[in-house]
Amino acid sequence: MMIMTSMNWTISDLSKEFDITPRTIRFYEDHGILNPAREGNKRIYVARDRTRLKLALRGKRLGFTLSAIRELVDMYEGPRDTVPQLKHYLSVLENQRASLEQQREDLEETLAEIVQQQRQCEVLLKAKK
Amino acid sequence: MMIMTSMNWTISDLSKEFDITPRTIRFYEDHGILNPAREGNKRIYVARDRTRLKLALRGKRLGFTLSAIRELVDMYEGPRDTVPQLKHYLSVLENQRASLEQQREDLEETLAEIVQQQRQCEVLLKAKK
DNA sequence: ATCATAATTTACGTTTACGTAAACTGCCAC
DNA sequence: GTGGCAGTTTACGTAAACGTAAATTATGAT
Repeated sequence: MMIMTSMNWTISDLSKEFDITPRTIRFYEDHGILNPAREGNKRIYVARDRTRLKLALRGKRLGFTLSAIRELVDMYEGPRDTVPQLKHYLSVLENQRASLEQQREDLEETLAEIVQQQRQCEVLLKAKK
Repeated sequence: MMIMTSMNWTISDLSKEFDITPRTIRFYEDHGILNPAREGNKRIYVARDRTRLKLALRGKRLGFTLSAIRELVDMYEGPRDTVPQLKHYLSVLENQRASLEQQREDLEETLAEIVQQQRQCEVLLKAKK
């Protein structure tokens, strides 16, 4: 019984889907974010790679550095067998969460200001007519 | 009647308050984000400069580039006298808003995943005890 | 077999956002 | 008047995140 999760992608498949260059994808591999299999010397990407790439790009849009992204995606899959490992993972998660919520505050302040400016503009525009 | 808005800051005041180096503040000046007055050859920052710096740092935390930040803070104060200027400003604002809301989606997805991982961890931890 | 197309490695180039060192000025304390 | 700071300019250095060019290899189509 063949399952869909065995689907494969080539480097240009991914570069088109996510609108990045192959260079970028290979660069991410150089930095341990991706680890595609090889078929001959060509890279073959499976669902896991695609997921990691997706996570990486989302991280980038949030302003994360590549090494931070690497830690993150590694941890998402890493071993959490022992209690110390679990506790360490929990503390890293908590730091991440705090930083992201700071970012969310920044975001919402900025958004609020933008909306306010939009309103002012529209008031001014109506006055000009 | 003296008003508080006439308050001044030195470069090290600001660098301490916002926990950045003077070098960074001067760098922002080189790129038109700040424009402090001079008293002799020393830089004097007034409330407007402080506000711009605050906006700039918030922009940085959101991952904006310095030139993007400059455009933003400039626009916040720029002239919006004519109808074309107003319309242009409105369209820029709308682009900003769209991009920020994309970012908010990313943020909330990531936060949700982190919280979920935290819960899983805590379940595992309790099982280990 | 050949030709185009996609992929590969290697390596140097580029931009952004500062860091860092050097050499100078102004001012206050002693 | 001489330290000793805080501030200044000038200039070169650097890390991150790719871009880009060159030379090579593999694959599918004709």
